[in-house]
Amino acid sequence: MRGVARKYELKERARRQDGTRQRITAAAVELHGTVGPARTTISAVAERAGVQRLTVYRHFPTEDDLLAACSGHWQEEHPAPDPGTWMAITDGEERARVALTALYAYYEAGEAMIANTLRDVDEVAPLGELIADFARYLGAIADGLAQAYGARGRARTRLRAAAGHAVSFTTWRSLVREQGLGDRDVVDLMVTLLSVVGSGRPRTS
Amino acid sequence: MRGVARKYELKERARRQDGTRQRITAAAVELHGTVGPARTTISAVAERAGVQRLTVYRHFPTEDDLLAACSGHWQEEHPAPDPGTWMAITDGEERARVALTALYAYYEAGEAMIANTLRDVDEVAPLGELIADFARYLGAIADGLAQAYGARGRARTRLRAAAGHAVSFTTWRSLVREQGLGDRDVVDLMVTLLSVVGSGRPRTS
DNA sequence: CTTTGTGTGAACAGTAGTGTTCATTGATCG
DNA sequence: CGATCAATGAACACTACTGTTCACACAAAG
Repeated sequence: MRGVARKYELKERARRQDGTRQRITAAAVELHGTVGPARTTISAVAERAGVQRLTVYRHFPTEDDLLAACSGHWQEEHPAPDPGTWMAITDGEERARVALTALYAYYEAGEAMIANTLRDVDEVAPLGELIADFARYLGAIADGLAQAYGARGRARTRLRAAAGHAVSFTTWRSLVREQGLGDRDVVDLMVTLLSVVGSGRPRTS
Repeated sequence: MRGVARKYELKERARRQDGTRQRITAAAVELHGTVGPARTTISAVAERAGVQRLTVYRHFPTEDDLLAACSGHWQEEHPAPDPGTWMAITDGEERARVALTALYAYYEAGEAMIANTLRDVDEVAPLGELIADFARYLGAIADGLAQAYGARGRARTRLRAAAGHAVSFTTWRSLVREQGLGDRDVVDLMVTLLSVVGSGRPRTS
């Protein structure tokens, strides 16, 4: 009962804690990927993780903390493609083909999570930052694609817009899920679009 | 107190009822267009319409009834373009230009409502039917556009997919809101895409 | 002028989730 | 072995919305 504190360090214990934390994070990621971040309640996360609600609050005081952990967890197992892979390619068409193929494979693997996150972005405020990061990443890729075609002036603007469209998740999703194309077909279609716009011979009114 | 019923017809009274009904419908439409159908509560509708909650339930026993009224109300003041306008045009490129211009103007006018409805479709079950109708309408338009180019075989399949993509709301939204294009630019870009795919000279791998 | 009954306002019970407080447990560290 | 303290489980108060019941007012119809 003396106030004289013993030294006390967590060693083995820390592992269990981490284990619980992992289970909670995994449960949250799973729910985000199925019902979406907006409809993911703390209660549901706790239940799925097999812990009490308070336990979730202890590990993640605010919902932002949980979201950050989820984001990290998910991104670790779903790494986005590295632009370095294709930026070494100088031919525009080939660069676009490689980039889009890699990007679309990433979209396919992470489709549910990306779709839910985009859907709930203005319902769950902190998602905005994640989306903004993602948008910057895509923007850089689009810049890289447009650059390889070397257009100038208005043609460059159009090309950049087409490239932005080609790398967009919604574009991929629309073509695959609504139009029934395969990833390969989508790549062909988008490469076609870029090449035509990039060659400076688009139809104008 | 006798059970012998007098005849009783609503005449002047009916008007007031209709007025209230209209106010409720208008309030619901407004909320659907701002926060979206999923987050639109009966309480909020009642408050905005300046009536009691029960009044809403009286006029619209189930949420489906309210949704149906909203749908009708909105579609009356936002008529979708009539395909007849462009189906008389035989030239594929011109037909596409006219159709897409009309469609994109419709999208611009109804953007908030369409976006919210699409977003909430799997959160509010009865929206599915509306979306399905809309999808059929767009499908018919895409058929009409693809047809004018007269492609065959695989080229036809690709062309139909490109047409489907061109008429999609998400495509328009992505290009205008994310890529910063104007409606005119989007029409140009999509007409370009259709023409290239329709000419049977797309890049393939 | 009286009757009618629709539509209204208010209140109630029920569901689902949030965020916090409190005492207990039990493995770990000394 | 025994003390420690992080983590747990249970309970509480609160908010927001739903859907239903009740009595009443009041304009229209007869």
